[in-house]
Amino acid sequence: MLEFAILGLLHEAPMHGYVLRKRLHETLGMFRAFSYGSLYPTLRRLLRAGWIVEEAVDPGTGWNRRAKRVYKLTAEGKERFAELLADAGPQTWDDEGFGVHLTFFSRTPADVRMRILEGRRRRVEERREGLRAALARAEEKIDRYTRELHQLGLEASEREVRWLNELIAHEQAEQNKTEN
Amino acid sequence: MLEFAILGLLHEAPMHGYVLRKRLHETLGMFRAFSYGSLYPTLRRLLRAGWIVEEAVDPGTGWNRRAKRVYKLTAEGKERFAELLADAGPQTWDDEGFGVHLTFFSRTPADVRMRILEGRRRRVEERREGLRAALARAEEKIDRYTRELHQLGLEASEREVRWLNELIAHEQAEQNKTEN
DNA sequence: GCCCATTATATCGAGCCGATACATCTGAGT
DNA sequence: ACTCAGATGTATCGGCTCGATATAATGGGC
Repeated sequence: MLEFAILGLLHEAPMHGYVLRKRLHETLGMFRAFSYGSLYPTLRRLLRAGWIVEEAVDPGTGWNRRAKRVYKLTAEGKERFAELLADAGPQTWDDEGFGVHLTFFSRTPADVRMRILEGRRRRVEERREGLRAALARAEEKIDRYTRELHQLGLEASEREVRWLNELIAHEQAEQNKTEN
Repeated sequence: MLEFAILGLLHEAPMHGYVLRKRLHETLGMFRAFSYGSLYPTLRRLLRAGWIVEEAVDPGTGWNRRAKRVYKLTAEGKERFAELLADAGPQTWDDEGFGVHLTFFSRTPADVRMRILEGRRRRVEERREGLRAALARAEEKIDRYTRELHQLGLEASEREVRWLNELIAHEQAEQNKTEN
């Protein structure tokens, strides 16, 4: 997930790890934290894989100074990102994965967009049904707070399904337009 | 989080790890997965700490058979759970922590309940304001999908704040009743 | 010239997940 | 009685991520 986000953000411009993390928080902060404790190890992993390279390392002036690294996307990194964009696996329809993927949705192929939206809809419908069943089953004996929480969750699920239906309808309309 | 949930569930009855995991999915499955990969290591941790003990290990009949373990809460484990119940730290107002804590809300002291609900409200209000700002700032240039996602998130936040306000008002009413 | 917020890199321990492997037990259909 | 699938049950592995923490240089305001 972090790999995906880093590769996506580096399309804009080469960046310091620090700046990357700030951008990460601006664009994805609503779903994910992405601390330094995951960022720097992931950057090293991407370096090893050849998806990114260090550009213009600034050695600085101090005798024991730490390097300031600027990370830049490689051609292979762009390919890798395209690969990840085209993936519509189960991890793209859970809460975090879906949020992150949607951030790069205008860059993902139309058919993949469709599969992700439909997968997400199935997922949210499952949760909705689970919550409905929980609320129906033993309406009396369940804890007041749990019932309230389930009620909130149920309404949120119902709203999201409607929201997804609208997006899907819009996608289909777009697709028909380009076909004609 | 998992430690908290295990200790809470074991109040009902001693259980196999397997059953524990099923109960975990039934009651908390909406927020958390809690796989075996975290369950068994956590159980060993709780054993080491003395919060739980193995009860009635069934050696079975086979020559190379694996033990079936039944885990039981100790007095220290109950104390530990009470301690965790009384905690209203920041981890109790993020998405996962709040959901889990709410499951045991009828067992948590009224003042702690209040602090958690208020903390959660602050947290959701922050998110709401963040999303409002994101939607206001550069209404034109942001990606269509991102805008839709932010819109959904904003509405969900607004609803949750209202939901929290009602719960908080209810808590206050209860508190006044017991005072008189 | 000083101080402090920001910029910047990095590691550590710990929790959790998904996949996988292995073994046993139960019951439904035949 | 037989068999075989599905439920019960324990366990580990590699990998990702978090939060806390340490360390320094930079830049701007006073």
